[in-house]
Amino acid sequence: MRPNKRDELVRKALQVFYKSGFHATGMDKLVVETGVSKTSMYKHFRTKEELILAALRLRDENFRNWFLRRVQELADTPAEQLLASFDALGEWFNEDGFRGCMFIKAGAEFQEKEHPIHVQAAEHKRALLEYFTDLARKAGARNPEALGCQILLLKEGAIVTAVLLKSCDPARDAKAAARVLLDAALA
Amino acid sequence: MRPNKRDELVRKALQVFYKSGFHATGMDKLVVETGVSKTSMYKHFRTKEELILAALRLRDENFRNWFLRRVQELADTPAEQLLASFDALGEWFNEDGFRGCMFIKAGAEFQEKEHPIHVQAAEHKRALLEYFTDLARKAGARNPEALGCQILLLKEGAIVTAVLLKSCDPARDAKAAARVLLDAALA
DNA sequence: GCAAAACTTTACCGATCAGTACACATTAAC
DNA sequence: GTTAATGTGTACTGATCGGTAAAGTTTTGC
Repeated sequence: MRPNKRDELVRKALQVFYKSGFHATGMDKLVVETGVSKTSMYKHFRTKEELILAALRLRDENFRNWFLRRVQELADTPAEQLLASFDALGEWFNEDGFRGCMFIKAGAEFQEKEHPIHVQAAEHKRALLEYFTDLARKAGARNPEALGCQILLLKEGAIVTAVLLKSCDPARDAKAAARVLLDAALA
Repeated sequence: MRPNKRDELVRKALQVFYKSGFHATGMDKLVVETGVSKTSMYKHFRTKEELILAALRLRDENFRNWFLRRVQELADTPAEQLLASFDALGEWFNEDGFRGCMFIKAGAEFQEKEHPIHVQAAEHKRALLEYFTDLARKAGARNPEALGCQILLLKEGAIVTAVLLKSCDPARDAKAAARVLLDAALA
């Protein structure tokens, strides 16, 4: 039960869940995709739910690492970073394999508020809310909690719209909106 | 094969799909819930997909009817109606059975862009985008397409956030953001 | 080298999946 | 009243669901 083997399984499962959904992806399919036997899979993860939770943890780590780093590369000051967030999102939307936000989808497929998967999806969003609120505070916004939440609303809305309406450019419109909100919060 | 019987089946299926999801809801469960036999169910709907599409059509009709009417009740001028949209959303979020947006969930479970269910979910969002754009135009916004899209982003973001983060009040923050954006678009 | 632990495969479990064959019941036409 | 069309319930199909028992193979510690 080498730990790197487990990581490899989680990585592959993440890909398949992201592309095909949670309920629609059976353990048999994952077994075929990973090339491992079913028994081995269940040695590493006691249930499918445990595997999904592990995949979500990895996704949270990957996405936040990428996003925060990318935003830092794109801008220096907190105010500029708030706006640059939407440039980073725009890059993500244009990636080949873009299929929306894994945590929105997880929350949609596991809707009971107490469900561990739903809870973990909520934690991801809460972490991003804190990130935005922190930037808003450092930028000197009058009400950083409100501005942080509004930036989050724009981000989530942009993701959903990027998935469902290919015709418009949500990252651009969201960035323009964020600029207006930011200016108003600093004035 | 009375047509009203079919409507009743769609209505019930809509409830179950909304509460439990699409893949997670089997036809057997729907048969039990509706009290009709499986054969009858498949006389009305040739496949599960056809039933889902019918449920989504009903949901689109119900939601748009309710939303547009409620907004009209809450405000008179187009500008005020844009803002009142978020009061209507807030009422929806506080309803007992609130489980998020059925079309976001449908788009999340059926991700292939050409899939009929995905297409139908996208059409719902497009209709709402047109509604907001229309209001923005009537309100005299400088760039009604951009403002309409931004209002839509706030709405979708508010829905997602209402599902995943119970602690904050997305309808309030979204309305405040919409007011700032509206003022900026009219100035 | 030897034994225990770790890991694997094969074959299977009962439950449920979407969908159907077929016989039985009901209605309507005349 | 008979016939034909329509609707219904029972019982089933093969496939797949999440998960497991048991036996074989490889690795590890000493």
